[in-house]
Amino acid sequence: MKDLLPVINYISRYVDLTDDEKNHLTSFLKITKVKKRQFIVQPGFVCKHKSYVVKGAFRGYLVDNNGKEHTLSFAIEDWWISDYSSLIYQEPATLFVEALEDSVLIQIEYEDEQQFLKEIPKLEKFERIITQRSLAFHQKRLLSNLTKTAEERYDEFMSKYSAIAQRVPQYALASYLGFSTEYLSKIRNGKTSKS
Amino acid sequence: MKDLLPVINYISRYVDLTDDEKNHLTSFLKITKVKKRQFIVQPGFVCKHKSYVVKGAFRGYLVDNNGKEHTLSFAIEDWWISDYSSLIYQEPATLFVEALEDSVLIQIEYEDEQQFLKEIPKLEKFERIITQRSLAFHQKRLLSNLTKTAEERYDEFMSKYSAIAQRVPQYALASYLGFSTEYLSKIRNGKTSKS
DNA sequence: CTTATTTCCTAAACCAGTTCATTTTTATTT
DNA sequence: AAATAAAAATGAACTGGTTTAGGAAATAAG
Repeated sequence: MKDLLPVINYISRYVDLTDDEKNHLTSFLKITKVKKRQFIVQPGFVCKHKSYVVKGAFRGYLVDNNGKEHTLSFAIEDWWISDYSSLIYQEPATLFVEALEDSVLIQIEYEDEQQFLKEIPKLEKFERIITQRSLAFHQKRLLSNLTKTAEERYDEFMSKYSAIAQRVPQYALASYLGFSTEYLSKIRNGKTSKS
Repeated sequence: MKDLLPVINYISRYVDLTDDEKNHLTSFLKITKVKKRQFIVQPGFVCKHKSYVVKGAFRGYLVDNNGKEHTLSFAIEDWWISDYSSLIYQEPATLFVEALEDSVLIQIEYEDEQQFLKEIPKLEKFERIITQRSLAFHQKRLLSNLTKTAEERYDEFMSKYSAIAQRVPQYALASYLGFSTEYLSKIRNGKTSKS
């Protein structure tokens, strides 16, 4: 299936797969199309797959006791998204994962992945490496939240991920960076800068 | 070496190792003793090992441009610590990792680990699993910082990690939870509670 | 056991970012 | 194209947490 190639190519950046391995792996992948505003993960339901974004944009977020939304992650083309905690422990999710645009995904089911990790040990290495990188990323983000002001975090995000910033609603960006939409508005319109 | 058994036992919680594998692995482990206030990682130097705490307590922290300290992680007995980002990318560290007490460590060198990951593929699975769990932990912490007040984060930490709270200085705990020591003092002495 | 250093506490002034309330703009639907 | 809903802007009042500055305890060192 040509449509499933992007995931094979993604994995091939980290480990070398034989043609047989590629074919075997491909048999487990599924293409899914979702419409804007549709959820692929919802609180209370166990997250059954990880999703690679072929086309579109997604947002993973938590709704707190006061009804406020807090964005944990975004994903656009060539990124993965899921409720990671729900997926690895196979526990009910706490996050919503919602399509911000009409999108196309390639999905891997949890059980299938457990199976081919046994069959193709090379994929353990792939999993280890991308998980390590994701962990390093999250540690940096934690430190960034601890050390930087709202405006500094905004500037940092804009310089690193302007492609994402341009595609997601402003309230989603604010809730990712950890402040209110009103404050983001102020930052954007220069009410806080010193010249 | 009997002293190195704790790490073998730790790994054996996640994967089954043969006696040969255990022996081979043991040959790469090194015991290190460090005194209180000693650093095992410093900014500017590439982090060359991950450390398992046999005895003692550690703290990993960043010093920002204003000289303020921000704690990323603690480690007591049966935990691991390092500058993870520096370790996996073999880049200069940004963190200090400092002993809070006289301590004993079992260390694994970066190159040695790369080698035995090739020799014993089972260890890839071990690495994957603990990295996944650490990632899930950091995601939860990130969400906790986004959704909860200082006092709620304090209460949460005390109920989950009172063993750590009792052993680390208060300024270290405050800087982990993301607020000032003065505010921690207020929380502890009930100046903020509603009755 | 005495001195120095590090850690912890207290309180008032302050500020980065929130909340609330309303308006304007931009998308989406009919 | 009009109607409706969703997203962004604006400003004034407010608050959770910081800063500054000091003193009191506790630890470590001579």
